[in-house]
Amino acid sequence: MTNASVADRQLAALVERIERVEVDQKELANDKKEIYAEAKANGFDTKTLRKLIARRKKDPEEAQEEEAMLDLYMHALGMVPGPTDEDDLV
Amino acid sequence: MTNASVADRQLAALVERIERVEVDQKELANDKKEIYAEAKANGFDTKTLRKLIARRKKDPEEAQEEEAMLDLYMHALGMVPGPTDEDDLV
Amino acid sequence: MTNASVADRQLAALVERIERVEVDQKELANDKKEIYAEAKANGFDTKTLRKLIARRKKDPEEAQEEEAMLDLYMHALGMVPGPTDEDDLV
Amino acid sequence: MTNASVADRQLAALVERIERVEVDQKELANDKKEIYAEAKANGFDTKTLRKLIARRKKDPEEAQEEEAMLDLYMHALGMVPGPTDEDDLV
DNA sequence: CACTGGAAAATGCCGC
DNA sequence: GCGGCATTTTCCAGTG
Repeated sequence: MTNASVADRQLAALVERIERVEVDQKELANDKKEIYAEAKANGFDTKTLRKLIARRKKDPEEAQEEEAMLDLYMHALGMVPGPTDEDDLV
Repeated sequence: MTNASVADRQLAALVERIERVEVDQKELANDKKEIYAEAKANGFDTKTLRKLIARRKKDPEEAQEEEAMLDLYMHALGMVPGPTDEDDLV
Repeated sequence: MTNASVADRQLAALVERIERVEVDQKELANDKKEIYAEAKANGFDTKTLRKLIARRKKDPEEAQEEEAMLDLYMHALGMVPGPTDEDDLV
Repeated sequence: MTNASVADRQLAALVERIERVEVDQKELANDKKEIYAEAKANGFDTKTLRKLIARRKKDPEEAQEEEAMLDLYMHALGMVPGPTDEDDLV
């Protein structure tokens, strides 16, 4: 029974710690929402802003690879993506 | 009471119809998932594939506007997106 | 080039299939919308109706969840419920 | 150009604030992950633990939802619950 | 016509 | 390493 009690206390502590973190997470989520609201109030387009943030997060070389692959697929379907130079044969 | 009964029947019918549609929706969602799985099994990159599908859906002119605005924001932060001509001062 | 062409055709076929499914999905979404519109026209409160549908969906889920919860706790205690294996009777 | 510059600074500030929040969010996510790892190291089943947390979160929600449901139905029946209007007693 | 809320999709994580 | 699941994010319709 002492054993069980120890586990019980451990469990309770873990649950409490997790829930505390989740409270903080919710607060940060709210903060973020407010900043976006403020941005919008100042005339910025939040959708574009989100894209911008996302792009900044990406490793540039990785981003380029993604672009390249998308171009590849688009070519396969005959969609001209624009400045994808066909003369640069590999 | 007859009135209520009529409404009850109507309600039941509506619920049933909606739920039937939702069943079909779930089936289609599964179908789609399977196609993507098949694509992956054939060596395609599903993430790129999703992007491709999304791009095909977009109105080209609208897509360009989005790009332009993103470029604008990137310039504001000093991120050089590439061929965005700085000499074109407003 | 024949190789590439094969992949290209595969890709085109996949894209087409996916987009076909998405068309169907949109149709179903419209169907659903119409049913709700009809409900509203008949004096039902759609918000309530949506809640009702959600509730009906959740109730079976909850029963299932209780089961899952039980299984989980049994697992946690080292009691394998598994496929109710009658052969394992010690 | 001064105008543009002002907007640029605003944008930069917004981006910075958002990214700062996102850093914090990532830290909290890591904290949470570590707590779960610690739980597992102490012999707890993390899947069960997650379920438990979810359940604790849901239970209060359900009570609230019942209230909301009741309000909705009352609205649907034309009974305004509003600010508990005592004057409406038939 | 902007905003809130809910549905749908995408991403990331965990376990096998 | 992959599939499945949970979470998060994105999108869109309904509403005031």
